[in-house]
Amino acid sequence: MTSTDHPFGRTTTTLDELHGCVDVTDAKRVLNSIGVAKPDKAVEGFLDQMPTLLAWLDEHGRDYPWRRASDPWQIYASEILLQRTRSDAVADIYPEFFAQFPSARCLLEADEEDLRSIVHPLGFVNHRVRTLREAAELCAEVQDEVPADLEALQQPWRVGPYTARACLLFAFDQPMALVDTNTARIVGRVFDYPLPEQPHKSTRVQRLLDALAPDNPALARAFNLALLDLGALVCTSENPNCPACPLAEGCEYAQTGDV
DNA sequence: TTCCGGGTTT
DNA sequence: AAACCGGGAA
Repeated sequence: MTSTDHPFGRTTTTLDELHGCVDVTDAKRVLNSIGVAKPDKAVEGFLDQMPTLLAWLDEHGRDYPWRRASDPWQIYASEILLQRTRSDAVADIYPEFFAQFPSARCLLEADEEDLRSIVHPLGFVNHRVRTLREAAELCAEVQDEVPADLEALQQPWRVGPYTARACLLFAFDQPMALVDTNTARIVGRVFDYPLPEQPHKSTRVQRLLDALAPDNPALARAFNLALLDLGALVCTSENPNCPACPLAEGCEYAQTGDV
């Protein structure tokens, strides 16, 4: 639980420590296989910037309530709410949602219309209600426990790789990388990596980020949150604010001005 | 692999 | 009106 005492995990580290918990070799291999120029220099440069990235999180990271949650069900449910939706919209309904449905059992016993109306502002209402209720049934069958295992989570719980991994990372302190449009866009720009149409389904992007994510629970938490927030606040899809970016020094996009 | 789902924000 | 967003289904 120590890594969740601070919502951002651990935001201080050293280059030495990072070299011991980042799979530099595999990251270079992935970049090499896709034809990125100077993969060695690119990965070392990224590693050099990682302490700065984590320090940036400490100063600018967003303090959302789900980042302070420790209950696995609440973390799982939050991730369902966050799928394809802006975080601020989730923050708006978060207090009411968990006042009404603090546990899987409460959600099951609640009136479905209440659930629908609370989730309504987020969109994807049918999908979210179905997912939450079916997962809540599974959860209630086993004393409100959420499985701490990727395979056990994905198909049965009606979530994909992103949400399953987010549960393991944020609820069970298992170090791993999250691939969404934000994290993919960042590595795409930093490494001048030509992203596929649906980056979140690319095994190569997943492998690259997995290699780069520190193999340490508190650092992995900070690493992922830093990329998520950087993608939302600085490295935005439109008009990125490169001068304010902690990764700019080692970033192809920031250096060349465009991709 | 492609297609679609659904609100809100811009 | 168009952009924004993961995952299941076609």
